[in-house]
Amino acid sequence: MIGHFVGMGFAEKLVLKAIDENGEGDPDSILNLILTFSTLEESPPQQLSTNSDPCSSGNNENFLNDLSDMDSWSEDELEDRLKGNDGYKSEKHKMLLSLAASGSLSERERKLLDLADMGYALEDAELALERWPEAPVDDLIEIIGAAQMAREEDCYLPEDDLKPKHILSGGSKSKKRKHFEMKKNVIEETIRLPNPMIGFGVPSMQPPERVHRSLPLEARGPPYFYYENVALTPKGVWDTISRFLYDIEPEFVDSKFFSACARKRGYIHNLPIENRFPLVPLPPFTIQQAFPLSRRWWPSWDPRDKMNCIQTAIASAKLTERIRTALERSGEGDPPEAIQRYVMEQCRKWNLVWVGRNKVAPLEPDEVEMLLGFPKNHTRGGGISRTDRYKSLGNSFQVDTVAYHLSVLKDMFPHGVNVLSLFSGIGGAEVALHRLGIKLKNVVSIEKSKANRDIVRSWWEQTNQTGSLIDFDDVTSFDAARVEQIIGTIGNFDLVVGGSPCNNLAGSNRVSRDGLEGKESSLFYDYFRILDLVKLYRQ
DNA sequence: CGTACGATGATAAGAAGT
DNA sequence: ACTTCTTATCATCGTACG
Repeated sequence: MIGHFVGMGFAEKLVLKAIDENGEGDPDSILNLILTFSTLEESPPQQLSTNSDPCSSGNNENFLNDLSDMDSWSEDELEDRLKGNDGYKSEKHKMLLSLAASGSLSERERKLLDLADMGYALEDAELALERWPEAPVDDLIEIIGAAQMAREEDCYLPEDDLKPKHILSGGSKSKKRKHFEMKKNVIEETIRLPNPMIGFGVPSMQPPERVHRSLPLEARGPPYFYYENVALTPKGVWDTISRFLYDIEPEFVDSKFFSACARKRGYIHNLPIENRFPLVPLPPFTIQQAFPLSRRWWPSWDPRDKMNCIQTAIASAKLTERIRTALERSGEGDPPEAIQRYVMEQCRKWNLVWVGRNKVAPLEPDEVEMLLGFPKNHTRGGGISRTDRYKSLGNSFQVDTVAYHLSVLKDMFPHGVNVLSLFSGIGGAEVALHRLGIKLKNVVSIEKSKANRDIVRSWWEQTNQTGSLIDFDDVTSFDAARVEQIIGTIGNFDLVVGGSPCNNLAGSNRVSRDGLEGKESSLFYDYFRILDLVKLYRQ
């Protein structure tokens, strides 16, 4: 087992430590431990304070607990290691050094290296450079220093009831932690969502200021990868995800810029972002275009022109009935403002459309298919229940959005692609590639639900694919041997695509919104693990 | 299949302070 | 006029139980 993990590129010391702590039983938890340790090892001190906020509860705490549990490193030893001035250097730092040796360093990389040599965290340096690309190194040092001080103050402030009097005397009753910001020059301590949420650009709007990005060498394709999850997660989740996926900045996009329904999602990928093109035909862009028949019943006081995010459950009949009777009681003409507010609140919450006088209703499954960019009846029949159709659709990609991002592959792979699709669901990525006219050579699809696998299989056969579709049901048991065997059979993967479970991250979950360490959402680590294996066994 | 079940975080607007 | 703090509004790839 030691050989197995060392073969994956981990230091033997880390492997031994992880096995020691975990026991020899479960390879997956051992891997998780190793990953935790190696993440820590690669984190200079500044990065620790950037990403692991000791004030917040949640997954980041685990990293810190692990830190304090590490009895084999004395505190001094640990401090020395993390300080970065006794020979320890991060991978990225080493990479910059080797670039410098070969004389091929850009202006930006030169500054980064200078800062790294002085012991600053590369992440902080990059953040500062991001905002002030033109700033000389001296200024950057000031910026980073100021940001660190602000953060430390922020981080180590005790809870309100323990706060020193002079802070409480400000009259602040808020339980919220004070958010320190430098005047005007804000350095974000966590990933922030763009407003408008258009990522690196959408077809229907002016592109944002910055349209170029450079990826770290170890992140560059092939293989290309595309990862997706909900944008509005508990705090720190996207920081963790990004840290595992080569520190690539997530692209947050709302599908309301592609279709008639909103869908706020974050995407991390290493695809080029130039020369994207949208799917044709373009989908309906407003509620009115998508549901022309509803126009007749749409009251003037309902201002919506986009549906909200499509979820996995729909409104009850009781609710639509309550709305109907409330409206009928108020007679002809516009209802009182209080009724309007109630109806609008429910319509937004449950994504209702007008289907008759005073009548609202949830979307039909085929309407959801259309809004999400799937062919009509994609999920229909084959033994799937109506409820399960809603569930599968609610868990899927918005095809037009994903296709826009994947469109750059068309010119790069004129002869087609081999795709590894994790958490495939009803095949959003496959449908997107197919509709883009990108030939699918072989698709390896891993999906837990049999009903979903059947849907993809049936779509595959109906669309006259020439390649082969291979499916598996469990990501956790998709191990190195299997990756090696499949690559040996069908050749390298060109694209690894998938969105890991969101149910422990999503806002609508009342019961188990446990964050990235939740039962299902922690399967993200398997996405990372398998992506790593695909790179490792690349021929 | 129907019907219960809140919490978190982003954002904007307003209030209060400088 | 500008900053900082407070309050209100809104959206949200869901789960459990019968």
